[in-house]
Amino acid sequence: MPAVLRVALPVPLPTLFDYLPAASGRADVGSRVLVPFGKGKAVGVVVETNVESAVGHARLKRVLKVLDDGPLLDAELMATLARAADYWLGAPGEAYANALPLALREDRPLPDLREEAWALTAAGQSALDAGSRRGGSRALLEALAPGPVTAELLHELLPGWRDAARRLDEAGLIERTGVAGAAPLPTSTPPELMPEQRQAVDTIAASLGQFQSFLLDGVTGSGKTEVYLALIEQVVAQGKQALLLVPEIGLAPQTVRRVRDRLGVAVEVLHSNLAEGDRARAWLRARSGEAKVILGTRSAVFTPLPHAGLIVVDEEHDGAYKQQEGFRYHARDLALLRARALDVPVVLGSATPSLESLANVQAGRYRALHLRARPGAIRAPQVQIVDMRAQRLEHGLSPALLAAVADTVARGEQALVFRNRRGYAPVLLCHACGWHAECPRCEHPMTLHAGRRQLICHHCDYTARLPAQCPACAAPDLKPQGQGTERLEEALAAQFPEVPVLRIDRETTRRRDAFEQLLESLHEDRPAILVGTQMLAKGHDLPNLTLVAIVGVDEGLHSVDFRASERLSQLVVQVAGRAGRARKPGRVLLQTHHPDHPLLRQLLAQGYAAAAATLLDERRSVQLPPYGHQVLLRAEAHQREHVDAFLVDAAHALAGAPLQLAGPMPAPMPLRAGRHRGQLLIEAETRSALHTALRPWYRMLSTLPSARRVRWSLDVDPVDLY
DNA sequence: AGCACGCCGACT
DNA sequence: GTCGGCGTGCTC
Repeated sequence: MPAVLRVALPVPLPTLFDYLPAASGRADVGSRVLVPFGKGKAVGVVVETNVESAVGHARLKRVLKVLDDGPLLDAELMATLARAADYWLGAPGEAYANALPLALREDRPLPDLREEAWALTAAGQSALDAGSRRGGSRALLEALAPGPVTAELLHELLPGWRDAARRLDEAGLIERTGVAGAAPLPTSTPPELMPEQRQAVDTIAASLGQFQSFLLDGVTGSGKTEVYLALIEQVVAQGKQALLLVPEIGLAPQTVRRVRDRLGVAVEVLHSNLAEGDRARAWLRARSGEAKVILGTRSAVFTPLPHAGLIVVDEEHDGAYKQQEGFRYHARDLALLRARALDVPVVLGSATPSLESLANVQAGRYRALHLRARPGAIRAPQVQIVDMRAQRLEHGLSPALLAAVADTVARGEQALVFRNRRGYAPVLLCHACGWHAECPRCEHPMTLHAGRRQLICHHCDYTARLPAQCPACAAPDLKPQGQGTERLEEALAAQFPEVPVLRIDRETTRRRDAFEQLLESLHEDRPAILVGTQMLAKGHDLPNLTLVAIVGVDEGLHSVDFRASERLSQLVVQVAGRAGRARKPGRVLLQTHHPDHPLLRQLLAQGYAAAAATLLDERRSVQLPPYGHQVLLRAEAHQREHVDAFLVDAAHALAGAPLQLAGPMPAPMPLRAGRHRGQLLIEAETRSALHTALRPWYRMLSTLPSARRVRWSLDVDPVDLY
């Protein structure tokens, strides 16, 4: 009986595929193989050798080619990926595919990692000795005499050397080689650490070489980054690697500069905007151990770390760590899995830790470290509530708020008005007959975008032209209701004609580096008013910003989403943290119709930690994550009936399992590009019940007759991994 | 996910 | 007459 190979292929099916071994070349676990698949070919990863196949040998096809001599994915990554696919109930093939950069999922040799350089051949050496060449060629031969020289250096030494290089290369006198890139020299020195920072560094450093999770809880500007850098410095000094995850690319450039300047080691940056070739090279340099520090977003959690020393997840509460399509993993939790497999400490940092992490601290699974002191000794700004009930509002802005903005710009400082709604107005209403613009696909109210003269459904992206009159009664009396960032921008520009008003949301920052440029212009010491969505909440330094006005958080107080209160609290604290970061004191206003709401009261009076503790208690009492356990079964298809049929089938199939459907089944909703999505919320009282029930059920789902017509996935809410 | 097959509408 | 729309089924 031939030894069969089990291969993971990048397909969203809960199946692995069996193949007969290649005619030549032995494949190990973790090696890539090229296999026939369907009518074409595919690159897969060997997950098992010598397996007993359930498929008849007559039907088994043969591996076409073994692409790697040894494993490309090491044993740790293979094991962690298998665990992750199992934990998040993902298609195993997709999990392995996620780990490999796209450029490495092709039938091509691995890219050369070395820097381009040129060297003399034996023939070249004799030609140099004989002095047989003249001019540029001779100069190039002489330049290469001491040893290989990089192309970069040749550009400086001999401008126009390429012509000579081409001639000498053709004559066989020189050859292209590569040299390892040289590490840059550190250009900045570490600052003196504050006592709390010092203590955090020492505590974590004492765990180097073993697995331990830490929650580094520090307010904005308390110097978390310095703690990371000090730790990474120690790790690198031991010859080990550090992985630093950040929620988004926007934050990476300033961090990467800081890390490079400080450490003077090879730092690789990985994010989704990177060209595939660059991404593959960075990944491979991490695999070779050449890269000492790997800094990246969500997907960088799959980087191989043969000499791992430390993993850091910055802003661990950030939702960007959750992958929303394909293999639905959570990078923060995957980082924990990897740290455990690699036997290294993992540090989760945040000013507003997720309730999951706080629960893990309470359970004794994470050690909490606190940073309170703000270096530079500027006190965190106090948040003041502006009661907007019975106030005369100017486009949704209260007199108190406008007065504060006026004061700020009069002092030559900058103000930020934060509103979590894009567009001009969330509703367009006919004042004559009560008609309002509704999306024909989802029956959601459509948002008015005045600049584009369009109505856009923020739910499914359906767009329509802005009607000049009411489509129902033909009255020319259409009134925008409510305020989006676009309308606030207009209102503020009208109120403060002499001050530049900048709007920052998805619409104005579409263009690459438009965001960077906008922020750059704000570094100048001039008055300005910013209007923006949560893009502005993330850790950008705005030294001249002294007033933050938060408008319209009221929706978040009454949302049905059980995470809404948590996110609202984090948002308020993070946005407030933008005020008064440098030498000037900051002021924060929160405008609301519910000044007595208990969450707001507690958040403002006692701070995030107290509010989070209350929210956590509430979740515990009603068994919501991180205490109860939930899975969302999502189905998507072009036809609404297909989504319905699948969900009904799934609900029937579920009837025998030790799980409950939570609540009635909502009707499938239209989605962008004319697709419909429906979902089923499944709950269990314990995690083990959920998982033991779901694993076999997951395979069964794919066998349902209706499963073929929809794209479905299970969204496992990150709970705990113990 | 890709990809092929297959069955009905509007064009050279 | 065929090009091509997407609905359906399959991949060791």
